[in-house]
Amino acid sequence: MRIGELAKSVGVTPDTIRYYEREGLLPLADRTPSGYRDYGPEVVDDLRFIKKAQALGLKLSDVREVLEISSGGRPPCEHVHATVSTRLTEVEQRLKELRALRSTLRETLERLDRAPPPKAGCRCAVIESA
Amino acid sequence: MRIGELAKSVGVTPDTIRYYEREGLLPLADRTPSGYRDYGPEVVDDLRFIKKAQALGLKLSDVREVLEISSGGRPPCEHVHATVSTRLTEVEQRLKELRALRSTLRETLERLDRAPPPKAGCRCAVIESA
DNA sequence: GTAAACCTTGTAGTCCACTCCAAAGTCAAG
DNA sequence: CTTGACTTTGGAGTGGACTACAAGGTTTAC
Repeated sequence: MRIGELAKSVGVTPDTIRYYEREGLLPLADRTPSGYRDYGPEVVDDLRFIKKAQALGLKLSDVREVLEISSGGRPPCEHVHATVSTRLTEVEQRLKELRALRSTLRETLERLDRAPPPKAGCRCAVIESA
Repeated sequence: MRIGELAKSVGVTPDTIRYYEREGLLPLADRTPSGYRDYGPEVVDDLRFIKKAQALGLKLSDVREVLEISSGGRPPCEHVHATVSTRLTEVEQRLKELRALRSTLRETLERLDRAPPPKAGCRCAVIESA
C-alpha cells in the first residue's frame, strides 16, 4: 500500500503520515525499489491508534511515549493513566482561565454599552480605566 | 528614560518593549547621541494602555488596530466593542471544546480504573477500544 | 507517447507573544 | 582603568500539529 492509499483509508493526508514518521510515531516505512513508501495493512491500525489517543486528549508527544513503552513489551496503561491525569489537570486550569477571561470580556462589553459617547481624541475610556 | 527603566516601571522586559516597537504598537523611540532609546514619561501610559487592553482579552493585533484608529483622531470605542464581541465568541467556543475534552478525559480515567490488568503485549485496551 | 496523478526530499510557514542569544558598543562607580 | 551593568542589532527558538510548496522522479491510464 502506498502512502496516498493509507492516508485515504484512515482519513489523514500523506503529509501527516510523513510528519508522524519524522516525529517517531510511526516506524520508518519499507520502500519500493523506486523509493516509494510501502505499507502493510497493520499500519492502518497503528495510525488509528494514534488518532484514537489524540481523540482522548493526548498530545503527540504523549502518544510517542506510550508507543515507546509498549514497543518495549510493557503495557503502557499505567503511563496512559498518569498522562491523562496530567492533561485533565491542565484542561481544568485552562478552563478556569478562560472562564475568567469570559467574565472580563462580558464586563467590558457592558461597560462599553453603558459608556457615554466618546470624546474626540480619547483613546478609549473603557480601556483607560481598566 | 532608558529602556530598562521604562521596562521596570511598567513591569515588562526591555525585549518586550523592543518587540512592541517592531510590531508597530509603540512609535519609534527617540535616540540618545550614542544610539540608546530615550523615552519620555508619556510612554509609560502608552505601555500601560497596551497591557490593559491585553488584560481585557485583546490580542496585540487588536491593540494595534485600536491604536491606529485613535491615532487617526477617531475614538476607537466602536471598534473595541466589535473586537471584544469577537473575542467573546471565540472564548465561548473554546470553552465548549475544552468542556468536551474534559469529559472525555474523565471518562477515560474511569475506564482505566475499571479496566482489568493489562495483558503483556497489549498496546492499551482503553485506547484501542475508544 | 503523453498526460495526469502519484510519489520523493527538504524547507518554510502558520498562530501568538514573546524570549534568548551573540557580539559589540556605552556608561557609571570606585 | 577596570569592572560590571546597561544598551544595540539581527536572528533564532518556543509550543503543537500540521500544511504548503518547489523541483524533481514514477506510475498508471488511455
